[in-house]
Amino acid sequence: MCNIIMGAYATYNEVYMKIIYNDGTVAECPQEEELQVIRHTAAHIMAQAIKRLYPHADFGYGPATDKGFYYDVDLGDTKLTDDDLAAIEKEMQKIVKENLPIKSFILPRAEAIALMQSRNENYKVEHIGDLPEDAIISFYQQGEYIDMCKGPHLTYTKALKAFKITQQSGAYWKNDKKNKMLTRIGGVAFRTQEELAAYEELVKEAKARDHRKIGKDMKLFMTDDLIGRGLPMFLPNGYEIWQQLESYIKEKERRLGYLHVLTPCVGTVGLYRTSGHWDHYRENMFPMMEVDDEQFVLRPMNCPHHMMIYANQTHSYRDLPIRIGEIAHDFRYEPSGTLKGIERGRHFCQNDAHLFVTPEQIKDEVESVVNLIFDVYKDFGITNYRCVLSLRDPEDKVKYHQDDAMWEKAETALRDVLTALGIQFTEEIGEAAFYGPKLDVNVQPAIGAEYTLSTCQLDFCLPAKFNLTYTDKDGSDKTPVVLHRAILGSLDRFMAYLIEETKGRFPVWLSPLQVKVLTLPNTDAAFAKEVHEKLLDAGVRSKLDDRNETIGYKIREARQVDRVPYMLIMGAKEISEGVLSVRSRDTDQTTQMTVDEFINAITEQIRTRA
RNA sequence: GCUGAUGUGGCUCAGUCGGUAGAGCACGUCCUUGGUAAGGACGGGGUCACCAGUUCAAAUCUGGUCAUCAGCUCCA
Repeated sequence: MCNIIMGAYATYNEVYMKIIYNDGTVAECPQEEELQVIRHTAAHIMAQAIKRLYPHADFGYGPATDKGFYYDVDLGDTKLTDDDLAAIEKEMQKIVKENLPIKSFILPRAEAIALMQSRNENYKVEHIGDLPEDAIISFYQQGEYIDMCKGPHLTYTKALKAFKITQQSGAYWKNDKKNKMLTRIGGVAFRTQEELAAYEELVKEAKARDHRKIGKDMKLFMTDDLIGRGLPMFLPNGYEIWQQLESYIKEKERRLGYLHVLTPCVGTVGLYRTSGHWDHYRENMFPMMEVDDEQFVLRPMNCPHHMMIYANQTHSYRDLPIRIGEIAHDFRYEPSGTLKGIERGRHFCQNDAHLFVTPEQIKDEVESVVNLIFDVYKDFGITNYRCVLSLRDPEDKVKYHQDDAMWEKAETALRDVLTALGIQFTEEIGEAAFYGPKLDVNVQPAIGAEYTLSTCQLDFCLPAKFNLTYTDKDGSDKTPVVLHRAILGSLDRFMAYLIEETKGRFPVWLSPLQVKVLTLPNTDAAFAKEVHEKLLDAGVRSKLDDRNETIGYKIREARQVDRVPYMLIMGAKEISEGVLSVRSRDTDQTTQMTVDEFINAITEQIRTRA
């Protein structure tokens, strides 16, 4: 194993540093598998501890994960408290201390089943049934504990040096909600205590970065039970950012020929029957409501509205592409357990657009969308993302619109453009929208699972359902192709992303407050007020803090709560010299400049969105 | 939606065996007249998420509801 462990175990027999494979051979652990082996062994040791404390425990799967490990276990009616988890962790430490040798052996299928049955491991027996006939069924044993497992593992329990149980939750057997829910007990494990401590520090930092926490601190948004679950409200500070983002993206889109519209947040059920959403996604929409003789739903997406705008008049091939954009309010009935601040709510605002194009224009338009995505990412300094080409699962006859030729054409078109542009992407089967394949650009939040920021979807399906046409050169009616795309995704989610990336220290152009003018106590505030008003006149979001408080106090608040990019310190010296002392949030340095110099500098920063 | 945990002033949290509710920050008034990350005193502020139940008595015990968090599942 690695050098760190070598050092830490210098007094132990070198055999601790080796791993044992399922055929019984003992060898050095390849560096890249080291953590995997440690964590998998941690799962076994935890299972052993659980079995000692809860002899009726029946184990499912217990793998290593990218941070640690877990084991799914059926404990019957037993519920675990935090104290119980602590007790399990304590028992694990005991097992580690016992320094049990870990040994592997192989059994023929019948004997393997018999062994697991004799130990009341019913899920393992079922697992054996799932294995191919010629599978080698191997076991690992430490002390009284035997687990069916393909390994490899550490050779002694004492080699597990740094671990911690972190959570319990429910998880379905084989991840299928038709199956019984087991208790998933999870933890983290590392090579050394130092690495574990470093990881815990990272977790702490991630929590401090969580947009829900910063959003509350900076008064960006709020929620209230009386408003409803999953319905955050943007406060003045948050709405300032929201408006800046809206102007920013609309400007970009206007230059690319987008036309912006405003459409209502409800539509008739008939609209969604036509689009097919009613059949496919009704259960994810707010329930239908009836007014007079009409049936409505809150809209979960905007494609049908934009389709109707296209259909409002006839179109020639000369008009295409037509690009219809909207910052559109949508409502989705998201499962309660998935709601997360402004990252995922039941109401959100999409930076949506639908591009109506001829088949010949697909390539150029997809290219333009992809370029826009990465142009925007450049502006925001977004570099840590993952591109996914989401394809249909041809076997899934229920979810996807049935038209093999259409899918073939759409998927090939999208793939070709991405390849031609040199975009790195992975392909995922079964991730497409029901009407077409898509490019998703995914990012990782401070806490929780990856989500999609931007998307570009190719649709040969909905235009036909809405009977959309354009007149081609030869005078015949043709069906346009539609590109659905969202660059900032939803403004809500994009803001969540920005909050976590910047830790609330937004670039100047986005900062809710750009300048705070701070007077020293007992100083004439006239000059400060004059500068503050000049800033307001120049379009700068400035606030005057002339309270009778110490300068240290005011600076602390401006830094920690407002996270304001620039502080102007106003004392007797500044008044008498007519000069500004500008303190920067980023450098904590104070520099002297004239009022005009400062206003020119900051307005230039804002204008260029530096 | 599922499993588990949690819910106490605006925020972060204490509250032991069931006996009239606490701190720090924030806020207000006053003192301090000050130069770059916590000067001081006093004060206001809570239906202990909500609804029932047990009890002489419930923040505390029981049941239910709602919400939040972690994970699972889902995400047009």
